[in-house]
Amino acid sequence: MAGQDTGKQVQAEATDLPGNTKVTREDWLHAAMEVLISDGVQSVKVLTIGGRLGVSRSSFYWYFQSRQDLLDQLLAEWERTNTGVMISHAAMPAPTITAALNNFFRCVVDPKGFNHRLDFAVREWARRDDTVRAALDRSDTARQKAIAEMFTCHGYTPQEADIRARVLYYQQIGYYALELSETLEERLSRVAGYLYCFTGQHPAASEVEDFKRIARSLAE
Amino acid sequence: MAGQDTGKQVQAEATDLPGNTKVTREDWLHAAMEVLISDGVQSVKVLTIGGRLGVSRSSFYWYFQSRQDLLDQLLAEWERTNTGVMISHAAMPAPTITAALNNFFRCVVDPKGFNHRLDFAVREWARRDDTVRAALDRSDTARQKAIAEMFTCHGYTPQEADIRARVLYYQQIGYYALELSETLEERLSRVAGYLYCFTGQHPAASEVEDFKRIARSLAE
DNA sequence: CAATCTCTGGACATTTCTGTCTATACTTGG
DNA sequence: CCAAGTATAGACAGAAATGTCCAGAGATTG
Repeated sequence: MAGQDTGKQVQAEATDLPGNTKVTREDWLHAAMEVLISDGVQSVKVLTIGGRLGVSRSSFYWYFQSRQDLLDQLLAEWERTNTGVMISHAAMPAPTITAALNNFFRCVVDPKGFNHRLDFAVREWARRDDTVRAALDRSDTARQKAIAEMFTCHGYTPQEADIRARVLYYQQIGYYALELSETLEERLSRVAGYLYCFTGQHPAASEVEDFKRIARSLAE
Repeated sequence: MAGQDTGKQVQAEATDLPGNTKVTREDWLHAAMEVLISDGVQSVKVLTIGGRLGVSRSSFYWYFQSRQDLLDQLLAEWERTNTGVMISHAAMPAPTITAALNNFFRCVVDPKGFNHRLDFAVREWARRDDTVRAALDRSDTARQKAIAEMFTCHGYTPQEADIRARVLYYQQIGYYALELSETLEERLSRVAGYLYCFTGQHPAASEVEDFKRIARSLAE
């Protein structure tokens, strides 16, 4: 799993592109994103990605000004997607705080929702780049604020909402920082307990079951 | 802060070493650890560290077999220190669960205790190295188990202790993953709220004050 | 069909690493 | 004081990256 470059050439042969074109700008971006997620920024290298696409580096310099240009695009893509998904899920209307939390959890469990591997690749990147650091701080603040509002909407005082938002958001980030090799069922077995700790209230059994059902369907 | 190599030569001129020696094996290890913490494994380079110590790479190959040899030492050092500190603090005897949590928090607040920057450098490293991944999994399991025992010792059921240990440990890791630029006082202002969320019980005012006092003294 | 526009390949120059080898300076022990 | 051992410098070879330049292949268009 760790950095195995089998030199696999994954060019999209099927989609016949116009002219002499072998790969598109989007192919480069997509391949670079995959490397960023699995191996980190320091491994996002023009030579390596070109090899993976089965195309020479000249193609890259046609579509992008420099490696830094590519990295800027990747950061923008992260900012556009990951933070947006989490905030919209936290803001979904719900009858109870437990139902609201279920909405929130759905985006972190859904493989097509919040991409935690990308999030950590960006966090690592931010430790060595001040521009990335600033963007990440903005996102973290916005996400945490959205979660706090979720609690205040269900009757928590601003002070308690702030604390509970911190406990919940930090806990989710921490969970993914550990990269546990847990099955979905193991994780789901703890849902009722988590909901109790996060809200301070015992959740209704029906709400817990609803969430388990949705989580299983999202995982396919 | 990010990767500024001013070529600062920090050799220990004062301690006159025996013979022709300019730097020791420990100097290399210490400088390498600093680079690992601030810039990650991929930046632990013989040439760079040699420059920082003001000595040629030949010195390195006198003390170490290879770069990998050095990395093995760094991992062993992390395993020996970081996990040990956290487990011993979780196991400290305490009259109440709040007091026990205060003991635990002390090791993560103390700059000489748990080194969270090192911990994240190792987490990042683990994503690209299976040996490191295995060592990290062992440590995470051991730490979490120690925290769960802290809860069971104060009357929580094994099930609830397991959940609360997960919420607490993941939350701490998540807190440091964010690398917030928070002052100690901001952080301490939330201690009472955190203790309530983590234990499900309102802490005594005296215990909260005790902890604040100790935390301030640890920060010097 | 010829000109043009797009995209790609391959050659160069440069930088930054790793690891090896040899010479040599500097202590210490006999 | 001379020999032996220790630690270091510097030269060399080779790998891996970035970025530049130029020639040319292939469609498209007038």
